Amino acid sequence: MRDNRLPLYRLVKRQIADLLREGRWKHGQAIPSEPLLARRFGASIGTIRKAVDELVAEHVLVRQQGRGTFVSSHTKDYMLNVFFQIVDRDGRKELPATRLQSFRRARADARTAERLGIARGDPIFRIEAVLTLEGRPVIADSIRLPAKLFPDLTGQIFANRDSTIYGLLQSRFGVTVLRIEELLAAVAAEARVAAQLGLQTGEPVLRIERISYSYRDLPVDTRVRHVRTDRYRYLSELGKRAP
Amino acid sequence: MRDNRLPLYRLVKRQIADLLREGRWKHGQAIPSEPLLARRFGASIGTIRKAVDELVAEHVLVRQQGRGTFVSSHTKDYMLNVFFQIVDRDGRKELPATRLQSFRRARADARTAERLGIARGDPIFRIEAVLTLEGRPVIADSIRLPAKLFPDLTGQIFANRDSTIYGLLQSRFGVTVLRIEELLAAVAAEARVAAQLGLQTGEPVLRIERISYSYRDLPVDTRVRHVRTDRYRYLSELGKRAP
DNA sequence: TTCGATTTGTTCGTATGTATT
DNA sequence: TAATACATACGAACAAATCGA
Repeated sequence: MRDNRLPLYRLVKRQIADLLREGRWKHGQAIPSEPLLARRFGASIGTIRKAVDELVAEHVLVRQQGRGTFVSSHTKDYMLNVFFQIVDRDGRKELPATRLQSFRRARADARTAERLGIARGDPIFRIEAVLTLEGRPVIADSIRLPAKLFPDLTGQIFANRDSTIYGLLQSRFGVTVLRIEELLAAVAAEARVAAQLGLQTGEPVLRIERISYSYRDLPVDTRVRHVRTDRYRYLSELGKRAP
Repeated sequence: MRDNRLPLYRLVKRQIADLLREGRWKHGQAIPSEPLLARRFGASIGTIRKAVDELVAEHVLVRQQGRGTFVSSHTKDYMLNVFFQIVDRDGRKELPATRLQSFRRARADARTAERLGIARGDPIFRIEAVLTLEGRPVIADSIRLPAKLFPDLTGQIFANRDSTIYGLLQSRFGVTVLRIEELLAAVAAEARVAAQLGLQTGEPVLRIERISYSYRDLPVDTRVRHVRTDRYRYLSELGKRAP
């Protein structure tokens, strides 16, 4: 009798995650109620709840008592709280404004290909942008997206979005970023970055190499980000805050 | 009728956390079994499990099927996985070796006092140390501990410990670090730090300001850490990895 | 405004499986 | 092997929030 070494609630969880990845349930929408899910998956409500609990802990779903359970949306608030770690010296967060510098198609070099899990030479988008906080340039981004995931993305669409980048990728292409890995280093600013950030060449800047992932560890974007940290800091929280 | 606006499982959770903070149950030890806790707190096993679930998610407790539920110990493995974020360029972690440079009593300046939640002039310990990875100096630490929490700590004890710093604070003084906040910036190395790390003055280094917290957000230590990031990186993981 | 239907949140209880000692 | 401990799964009842009639 189902001795697959995988508990039923994990099986249910995986099936829900698969439906989400396939786009059967879209972000912002409510998924079926717990009694309905219980019947659909042939499990008790308690088991459904345990599966959903884990997806909620991973920010994949959001519960609201009395309303339902919803597929997470990358609202600005969500981005600010989960994925944006640049704060002022007192630890306060503020949403940055984006200044798009260039948007063009290109082909993946070996390094980018490896990070995005694609083949060298596969088409990508290369985006350069400067983010400002309180009017000052603080962050210089060099972003690479695998073109395959984002058909007919254009600079127009990118520039005219009214949400964050990840919000755009989710609402227009159904790709949801769930997890990010960043490697940080202190480096001397190269001429181009220095110019973008209004620094002298050689001044220390924080260089961040990011890879973002969607369901099943699918890479979504990789970027190299340079941050001037004279007025701002990178906030890292380790361990877990008690709810 | 207990209509306190606080669910029973939260109440149980808080009571367990209080017992831990008071040192009634010590690290490494097993807490009572779930049926015993259920009787002690007058709740069902399911409710106990929900309370313990949250404490496990916060790394306060660790469950082991067939054995029991234990108070977390700051083993080296635990430290490496949860609180140590310096990795090589491929993302691999290694435990550093410590070279103690100085250990002395001092009084808190305004900045330190604020961070540690004590009064200016209160006694503290000031510790300087260099951490090496693969024999090379990589991290220069300047640590401040509130003396009140750690009576009769000496340089001898500190130097002769056979665990990590947080392991020592836990095993000898019963103080458990649960959560850390770090603010990162890229700065030019000052002469002293440069000498410690074998760099030229002015080379870019990663400066990390840390505050660590125990139960109920009690500050445990604050430190300023400088890291040379030519061979190593700071790893930051945002969002949650699926179990 | 009120009421009822719907949905998630909390709590209880029981039975069985699996790992450890 | 037997006892103990946590893990999984089921079911039931009521509370609290939401929403539309």
